[in-house]
Amino acid sequence: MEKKDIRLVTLKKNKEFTFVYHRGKSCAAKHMVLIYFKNKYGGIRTGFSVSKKVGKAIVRNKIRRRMKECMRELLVQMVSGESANLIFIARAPIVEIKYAEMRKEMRYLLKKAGLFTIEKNK
RNA sequence: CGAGCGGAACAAAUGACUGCGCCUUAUUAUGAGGUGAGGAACGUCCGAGCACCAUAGGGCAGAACGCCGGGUAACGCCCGGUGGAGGCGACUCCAAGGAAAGUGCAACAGAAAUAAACCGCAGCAAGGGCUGUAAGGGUGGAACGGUGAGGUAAGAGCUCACCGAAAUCAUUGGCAACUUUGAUUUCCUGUAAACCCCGUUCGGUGCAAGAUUGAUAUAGGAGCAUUUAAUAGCGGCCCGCUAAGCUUCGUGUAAUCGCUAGAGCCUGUUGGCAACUGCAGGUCAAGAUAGAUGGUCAUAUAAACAGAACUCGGCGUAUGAGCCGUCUCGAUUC
RNA sequence: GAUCCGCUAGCUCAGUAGGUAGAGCAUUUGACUUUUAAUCAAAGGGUCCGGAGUUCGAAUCUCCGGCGGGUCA
Repeated sequence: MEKKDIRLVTLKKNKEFTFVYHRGKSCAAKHMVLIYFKNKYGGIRTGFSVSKKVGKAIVRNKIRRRMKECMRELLVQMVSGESANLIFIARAPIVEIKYAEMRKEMRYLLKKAGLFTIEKNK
């Protein structure tokens, strides 16, 4: 089947983050911001950033886990050929919203960035 | 029934699908099985283990602690007592050595704040004044203890009686702090959570400690020295010890170990008022490294505070619903 | 992980051996001016981050918290 390479690969090094921050393009929504940098190889790699403004340790942890889960679900439906580095940055009001809304918004952001197409999935 | 006081314990569970870390196993990129945050993981306020620096040395400085006895690996923690403070009470709280080693401070008020004399009282002089006095007045948180009598020129622990306080000695009880009673002496402001004195304790740095392996570089700038100086270990200072090149800026900084079985937890029991402890039996797979527990449901309903990063013992703080007691006070009824 | 500092009027800050809490700006009122600004004069405004303790008395000393910020690796 095509369900082969859908493991979530995360950005780890501080260098990688700063690189994307400097070179990448951004698009924003109410509850989060996406910064993306398209490259030739390496597949889709994602980083998540939740600052201290959002909440205490346990709150930040929960939000990051939810965002990871969202990405995992969306990764299946995405264009397979593309490869890019993404960073999702959580904003303060993200604490209020539910999981479904979060996924909706994430899909909107990816579509905006041109990494997500519904036609392909159909 | 109302208002309190004290105490202990819990911190959702199970199942399904789907994901993540680690371990085991089969087989070679996946499958199967197991397992996976807290009572505070938090704050980082103390005490240790462990590691390295001289297996930690001498002195000064500095810091912490401070009733007594016990517990503990240790503690600034805990338990039991003593004394004091608060509460009708159950009970709670207390950094609780020394003010008679010395220094400082005590605003305003008041004559005067640690030393005395403003008004007053008495004697002498008699216009101011000099001497004695600490009864009375007023101020203040505090004015050489309080009341009464004697005494005196007027007064005063000057003397006596009673009361109060402190110290010393003896004595009752207690391991002790302390306490009971008696005698003697004294009556002295408070503050040490002001400096300080006395006693006790403390070497420094912290798992990013440190060890091993490998790679890269031994590029470059600056400083000091080559023989008793400087620098570093040693980050308060001096002595002392060690090192033959060292320090600093800059660049670069991977993997493995350390890394989880420990002063562990539970049950019974010995000793003890208790903290705790001896013995016996049982039991214990979180170990990540941008950092693992999420998502969707079901069980009527899931809710508080909150997320491990070397590990323990305390303390402090946050917080949900309920429970217990020969407990206390008040009201009512029998 | 370790360590240090701050919190005082609406804002920015003073306030040391503990004794009535102050300055500048801002605000309000009045004067000057045709009016405003500037200037001058006056006034109001403080649980001294919170709670305990020591003391006759605490912004100040001690302890325990809260919030904010810095430094080192």
